[in-house]
Amino acid sequence: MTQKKNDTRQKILQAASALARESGPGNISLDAVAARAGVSKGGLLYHFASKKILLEALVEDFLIGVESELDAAEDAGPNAMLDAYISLNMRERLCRDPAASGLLAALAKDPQLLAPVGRYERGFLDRIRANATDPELASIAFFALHGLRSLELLNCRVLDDEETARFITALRHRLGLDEDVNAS
Amino acid sequence: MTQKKNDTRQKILQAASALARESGPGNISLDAVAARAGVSKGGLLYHFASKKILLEALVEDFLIGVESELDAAEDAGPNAMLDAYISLNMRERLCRDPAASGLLAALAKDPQLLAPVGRYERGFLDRIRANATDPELASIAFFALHGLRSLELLNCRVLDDEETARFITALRHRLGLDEDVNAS
DNA sequence: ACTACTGTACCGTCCGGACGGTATTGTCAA
DNA sequence: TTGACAATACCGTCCGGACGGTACAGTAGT
Repeated sequence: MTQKKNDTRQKILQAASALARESGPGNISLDAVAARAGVSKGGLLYHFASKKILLEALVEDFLIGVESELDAAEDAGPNAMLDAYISLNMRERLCRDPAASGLLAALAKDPQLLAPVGRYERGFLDRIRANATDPELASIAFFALHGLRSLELLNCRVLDDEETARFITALRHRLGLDEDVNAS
Repeated sequence: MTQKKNDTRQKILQAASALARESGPGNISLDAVAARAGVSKGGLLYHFASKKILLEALVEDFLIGVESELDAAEDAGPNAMLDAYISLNMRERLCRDPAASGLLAALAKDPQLLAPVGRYERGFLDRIRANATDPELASIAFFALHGLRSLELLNCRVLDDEETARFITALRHRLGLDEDVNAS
């Protein structure tokens, strides 16, 4: 059944990124991922024919997630893209084990696997800028969010949850995103 | 002599971070690092008794570099810290192979190795804020710089050199760092 | 004589990946 | 409807290679 196959696939992907976060992006072995996902190594290899393919899927999954989020905010008024991007980042932050840790796993193995990320991120930034009332400030916010996340990915909690919330509020305030009630 | 020993040590550290950047943070083997640094494997292990110790040194080296830079800007007037932090980031960006890629190598192996980074970065942020005329905006800039660098580390060139320069100029402008001639 | 290495040989472990097997679930002709 | 077959969704094992680390003998500079 296609549904079951897809479920297992997602379980594996999630297991991989969880492991990447916990034991280090360079330490995810197929055995460990299989065990974590509750499938055998053979089963894992059935879904992803090689480790490289698994890592590529991890990257693709992340990118598609962001893109679909931005798509949903298309034509929803000025700054809607940026707004969506911010709340996406916040949601990812809430659930420990952000999807982005899969990116690090891919990077650890082979930097080339991240080639699509550059293109996509550039596209995200362009879309956010095009939709922003103050593109320059929007860029700053875009990079600030990345910075916040990168420190998160490095496992160093520079800001705690409350400070982060305050920071985001302040950022949104400067962006003029306070009044607009864009349903998230 | 301590001088020569120190030179070799630095050569090894630099080789390790260069390799981390080129072949992926998870792929630096002791053999490869030794070859790149132009020393034998025995020589490498003479300086760093284990891979873990090498990675710890990589992290420490990075942190000390940043800290000494901030120290130099202490008591150099308002916003001097932030200014120093910005130009440090820019310089690191110019030389390909930023020291920060050593952090990724450490992370790939064991997230725990980055424990000191969290403490230090928090300290950096606090010092920058304490010295800034607009602490809130300084925080935003701090994270934006991290975001810029993280995308750089991920090997995705979201902004090219010129765009980055423009971005930094704009950021400095908003921070009111235009007029002050703080010697870098 | 000591420091700072080089070079070689080697060991144990871990990991990616190939492979052979298997149970379950459709699919379709007679 | 049933028997024949095949595709799907796995499991368990095994192997070759890479890697971290050890040991040790030698050596050039100071």
